[in-house]
Amino acid sequence: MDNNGVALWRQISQTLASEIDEGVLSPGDRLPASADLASRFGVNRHTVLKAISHLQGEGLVRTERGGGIYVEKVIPYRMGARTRLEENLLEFSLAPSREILSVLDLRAPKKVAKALQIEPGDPTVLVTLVATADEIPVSLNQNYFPTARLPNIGSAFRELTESKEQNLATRAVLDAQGVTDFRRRSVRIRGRTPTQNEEQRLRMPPNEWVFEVEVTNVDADGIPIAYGVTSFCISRVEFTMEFDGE
Amino acid sequence: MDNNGVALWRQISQTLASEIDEGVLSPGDRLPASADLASRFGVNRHTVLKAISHLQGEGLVRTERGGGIYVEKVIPYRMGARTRLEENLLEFSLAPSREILSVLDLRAPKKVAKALQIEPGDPTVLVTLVATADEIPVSLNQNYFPTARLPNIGSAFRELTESKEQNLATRAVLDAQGVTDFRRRSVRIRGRTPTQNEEQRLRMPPNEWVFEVEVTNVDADGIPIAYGVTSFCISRVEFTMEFDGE
DNA sequence: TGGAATTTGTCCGTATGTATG
DNA sequence: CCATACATACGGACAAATTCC
Repeated sequence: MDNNGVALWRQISQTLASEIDEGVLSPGDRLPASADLASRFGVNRHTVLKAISHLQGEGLVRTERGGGIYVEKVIPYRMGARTRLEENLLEFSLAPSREILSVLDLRAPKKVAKALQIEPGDPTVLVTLVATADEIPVSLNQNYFPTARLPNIGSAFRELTESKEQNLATRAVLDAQGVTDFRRRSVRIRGRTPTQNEEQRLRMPPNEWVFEVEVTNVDADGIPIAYGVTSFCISRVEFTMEFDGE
Repeated sequence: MDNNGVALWRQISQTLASEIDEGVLSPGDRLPASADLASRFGVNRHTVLKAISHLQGEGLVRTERGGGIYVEKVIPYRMGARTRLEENLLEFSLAPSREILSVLDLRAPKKVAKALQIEPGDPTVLVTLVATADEIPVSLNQNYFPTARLPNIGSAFRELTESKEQNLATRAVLDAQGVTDFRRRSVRIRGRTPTQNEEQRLRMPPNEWVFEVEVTNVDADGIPIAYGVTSFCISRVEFTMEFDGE
């Protein structure tokens, strides 16, 4: 069964992991079919599948039903007051795109009202969208905007829904609404299991978790203009922060 | 079976979640036994278990086999250049403690050498410890120190291993080594499945994930003095960042 | 110290409602 | 209308771990 106390599937897993680490296999590359890997290592296909499943747990590869096994692109998401998702993706030379799923007029729930510094029940616009990089869904975003502060935000997003040009959406829409500058005030990151909706929208395996990132954006005067909760498929992204000065 | 298209277990789950949210049930509280909850809601115990299992997925409760069901304490971990884990825990009025598992002399692997700005193979000291809050393990920490920069760091930690006083360990040890001030230079957060070792050390359910946080600490002159990888049980902690000024 | 009681986790099975083709 | 699959809900029994006396 095992050569030296290490199970076969683990040896295979380590071999593939080091090949990814050394660059023999690059992000986005497609691995040989599991049957071919089995013959390469001289083991049963089930043993290869176990190794692959382990690599998937480590976030190194992603399997697509009927499609193949791919080396994961882990997107480094720089956290700062002014970083935007699209800019992060572009810098990593990925093709970003967004699809607006819905634009709803909604009365603010307690949590949203507190973040936006308005009264519970005040009118808000809830925009739900999916962000994608190189055809792979990365995040599911729910953003609340206060209607009183941004009266035309709803129709602006609804117009955008019709057109094909949905890139750099949030920034452009806010710009058109007269908000030329905005930044993050606070960020909260936690982990949880995905909802059924998230599993479908993000096309993620059922046992994988999500990063839930809660962000409040404020304009140049420090007045809240957006409160959003974004779910990231946990294996497709990592967060980085740099602390230059004090 | 269902009242209005919403499953019974989901209704129960939402009821309990709102009771936690409203403070009827406080962090650390023990819930009634599943059998009692079943009779309260007038359902089978299995239905309650499904609701509880869902709440556990959301990180709201934690179950202990034979022990009971407890409302989770999610520790808000403030991310900044100078925040320390112990200070976060104390501020949240938890009793922090650490247990040093091992102190090893090790030649620096490539990744560690790069972070510490030394040559691969240079001597380092690897300190492995578990941080605990209110008896619940929170994180498993692996910290590399460059021996050349901190010649006595190994023996300092080894002495500490014998004694019972292991609180505020890292700061005190570095202070004794002449490093009076240090701060974080960079942080990287990702998610992955736990290793077997982590499952045991952190006493976490097998299907739960971990936050892997990679931190490089530098002294007042910007010279790296520690490179560490910490695994947090994902449901027991959340990360927050505040961006005050620019 | 030790054993009984308590409590969660999991297995067996049965029945029903829902969605799909 | 039927066949199939799946989620929901219930009931009983026991294992495993903790608490209590």
